[in-house]
Amino acid sequence: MCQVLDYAEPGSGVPSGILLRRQSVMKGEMLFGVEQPFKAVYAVKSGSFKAVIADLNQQERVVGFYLPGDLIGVEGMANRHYSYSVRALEAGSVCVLDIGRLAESGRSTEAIQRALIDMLGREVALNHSQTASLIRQNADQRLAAFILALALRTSLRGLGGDRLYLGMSRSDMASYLGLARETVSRVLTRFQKEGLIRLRNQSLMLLSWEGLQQVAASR
Amino acid sequence: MCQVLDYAEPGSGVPSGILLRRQSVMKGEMLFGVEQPFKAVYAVKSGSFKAVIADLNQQERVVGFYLPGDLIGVEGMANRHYSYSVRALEAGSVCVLDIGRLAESGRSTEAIQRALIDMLGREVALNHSQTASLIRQNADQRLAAFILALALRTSLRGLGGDRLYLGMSRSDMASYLGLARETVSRVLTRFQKEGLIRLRNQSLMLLSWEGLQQVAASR
DNA sequence: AACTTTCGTTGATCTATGTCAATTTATATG
DNA sequence: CATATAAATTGACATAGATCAACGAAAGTT
Repeated sequence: MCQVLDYAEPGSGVPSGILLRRQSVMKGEMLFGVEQPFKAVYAVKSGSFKAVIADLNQQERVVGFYLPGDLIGVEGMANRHYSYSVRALEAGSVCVLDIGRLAESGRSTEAIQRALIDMLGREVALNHSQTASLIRQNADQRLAAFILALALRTSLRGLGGDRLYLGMSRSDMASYLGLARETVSRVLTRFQKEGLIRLRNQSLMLLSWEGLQQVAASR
Repeated sequence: MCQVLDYAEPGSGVPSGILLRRQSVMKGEMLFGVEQPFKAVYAVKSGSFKAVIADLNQQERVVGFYLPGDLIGVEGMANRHYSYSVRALEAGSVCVLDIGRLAESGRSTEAIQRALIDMLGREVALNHSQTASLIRQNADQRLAAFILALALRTSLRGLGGDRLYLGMSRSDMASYLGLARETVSRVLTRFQKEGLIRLRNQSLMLLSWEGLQQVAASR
């Protein structure tokens, strides 16, 4: 999850026969719910989204974030239903790739399948390394790595990588990183005091890419 | 990872053109190394295996275990290279599905691709839930869930699910669960005192399936 | 069998981070 | 704009689990 994925513009590489349509979403709107039957894959055009699941105690747990350029719901295609819910963090828009029926009928083309395999494979590989790192890293490392990953993703999209907008709340970050929201708050303010970042509300400015990398690597 | 997967016996569903061969492995032997080019998928016939990656500090980190019936290396197919190393925990044997060249040439059949997509999709979905749970659970919950998962997997394979053999060391478990090996030791001995399990060396006997489930759910 | 090395257990500390609580700041609503 | 609600910050405190250390038990090696 949370992976940088290129997606096809209408006409560029996506096999014909797939319904492509634009859709606007409001803040807080749900793209799809967990266990819902798979209908479509979504390419984020603008805004940001979070993927959540409910844990054993019905607590909402954030399992990923999506930024412009990311594909949402890919793994639903394999399972026939989505394995988490996705909610918009702010107003935005997505491009709906309506390939549900195609996949169900088994008539998907080679090209789609190959693309799917690639995407899923990358996600599996990424997940392994993420799980492995999250579980053993302390709060500083997790947050530094998180910020760097966000910055990298937005910079890959062309937007200046130094200034980035966190659509998500501290609670969402905390949930995703497996920390208490108070801890997230404390670490971020400390990072600011140490001159690593500048933070006001939802806008984060990267002051020391290198410093953050050092923190992420060892502390 | 660590997932229960059915795999094809020669002739049953696996498209022709795939090389199938049996291979024995010694304890500690490496099936393949991380970054090595993808050559084959392995179906575990007997024995057990661990998947490891090296973290930033060159520390070995266990990211999964494989039991008889599991498929190893699937996600390597998508990436052209394996994303972790796999090592045998004990003597055993695997069935080698030599589909590397097929995948490279792009001539893979629909059937293989569909199977791959299914497997990868399940792995992605599983990984999300595992990551989410591991990160927020305490040592007791992690170990109870781990034991239950192991028992479930072995029982699905027909072997009596109550007695199970842990091929891996406490350190391997600890690494996989994100704990110190001392903590694993302490929790396991406590579980034993509480009558949940009986443990001697590598053999574990499940005394209270229900009790473990309670621990896994909340404590 | 004697030796060496690895693995597991147990105890004593220490520390990172969770929890509880109070306050401030932001966001939404009438 | 005023008020209500939610989010973020900050402090004080509690605790799960890491770390350090010592010892005992397996298991591999000569």
